[in-house]
Amino acid sequence: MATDAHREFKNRLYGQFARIGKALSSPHRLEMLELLAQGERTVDSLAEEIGLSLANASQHLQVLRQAALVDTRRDGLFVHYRLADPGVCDLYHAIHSVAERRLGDLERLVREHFGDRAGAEPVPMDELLARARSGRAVILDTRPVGEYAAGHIAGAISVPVDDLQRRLRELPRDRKYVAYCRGPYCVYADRAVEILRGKGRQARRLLEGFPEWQAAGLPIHTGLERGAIR
Amino acid sequence: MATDAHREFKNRLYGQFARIGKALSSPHRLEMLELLAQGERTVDSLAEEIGLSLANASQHLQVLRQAALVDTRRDGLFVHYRLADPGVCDLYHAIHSVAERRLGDLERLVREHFGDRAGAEPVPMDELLARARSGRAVILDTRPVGEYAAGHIAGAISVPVDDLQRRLRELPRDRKYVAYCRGPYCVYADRAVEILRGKGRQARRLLEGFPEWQAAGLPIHTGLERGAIR
DNA sequence: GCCATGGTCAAGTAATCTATTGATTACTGC
DNA sequence: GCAGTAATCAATAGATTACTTGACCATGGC
Repeated sequence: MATDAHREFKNRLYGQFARIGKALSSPHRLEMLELLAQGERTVDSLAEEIGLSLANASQHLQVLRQAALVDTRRDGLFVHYRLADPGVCDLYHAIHSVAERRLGDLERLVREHFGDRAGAEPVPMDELLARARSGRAVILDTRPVGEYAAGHIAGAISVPVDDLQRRLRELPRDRKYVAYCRGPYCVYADRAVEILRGKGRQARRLLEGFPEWQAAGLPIHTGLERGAIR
Repeated sequence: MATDAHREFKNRLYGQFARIGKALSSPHRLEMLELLAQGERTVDSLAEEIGLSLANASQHLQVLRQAALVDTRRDGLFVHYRLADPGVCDLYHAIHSVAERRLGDLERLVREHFGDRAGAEPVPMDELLARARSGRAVILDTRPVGEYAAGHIAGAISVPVDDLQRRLRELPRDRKYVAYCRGPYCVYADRAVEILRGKGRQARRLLEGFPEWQAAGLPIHTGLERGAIR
């Protein structure tokens, strides 16, 4: 019967799409994707940062791999995982955007945790680009240095938030600072702004994070040396 | 401990995003979203088309509603479900696009079912827009008439694929036809093209479907009368 | 009021998913 | 080859999810 064959096809078709949906259905896996959006990482480092056992992290990563969202590369003892496709970032942002607009619980949660963030006047990406080009702002990458090395906003300097306190002398008082981190829900940049303001600097955070900057096609650099912005 | 509070926040945060992922993790729910992208529908009509029991369909719809992907409206005896936000379409397309690029199984499945579709030279959206504006093509909406009424490509006429055979006399031989349907994986337009070509008409299908046209911001109309394209 | 219809709720079972544990594989350096 | 580390595999118990059934609620027509 033709209709049965057709049903069967649809079941398989939507089954394929559901593979991707299933991969996105676990909080831990979503957190992994966000970390991988900063650059490739080993199983061990993901497990530790998220607070999972090694075996558990490995299994989650394999779910992601079977959904073709991530890829691997072996280097000696280490297996490095990375996002398989820029489209995975789009997917991630599509979820963010629906969640932000439609989930009241999310808004409430963020408000409770961050307080009224609008008071700190976050800088949107296009404004930062303009300010950086004209040399009117120093851009601080507050993520761990490994993530900076894997890719950062062109012209940014690496000041992991944990090092900020003791590296303050490198940051003159007469400049304006914009700190960024992993994304809008990451606290590193907020903490950095707090510290900087406490020490008399003018500082604001980037509204978004590195993955959004990259996805927007704005200038980035890789490696540890500071790349100039253009 | 601050780190514990922070972990707790992250768990809740990603838990919120995972609500959306969970909603996308079932083939049946994805099929529902695709149908809802054509326009609002009742529980019963969704259940019947997908082949689910009424109770089961209702429960799936509630998962979608709790993830804030759909909304409802009651009209007398009927409860109409609709997509809650255009962002849901984006989300859907993001899944499609990753799946198309990365899932070999999907490609294989589609190839087996549709054969080599490239031979039928599907028309991309921008080309159809140009051809329609200059009057060089008749656009046929091959979906059920209810979906046409809920929204269709401006200038298209409604010819549900099941009615096509007996309405052929309405379609003069000296025109060129472009048929479209629910999306790239829907067979209605393919069937229509087959029938039309079998009866000596020049016909091609639109590569995408109505939701993609709408998401692209191209001109649409609602209602049963034929709206002119501009 | 009663009935018919569309839809939801509640309970139960089968299937699936998650996280843990301990064993095993893959590779490096000696 | 052996020891040590990174990661995966295999087996399991506990939690979640999917679907069915039958009861229940909401609305409109009589």
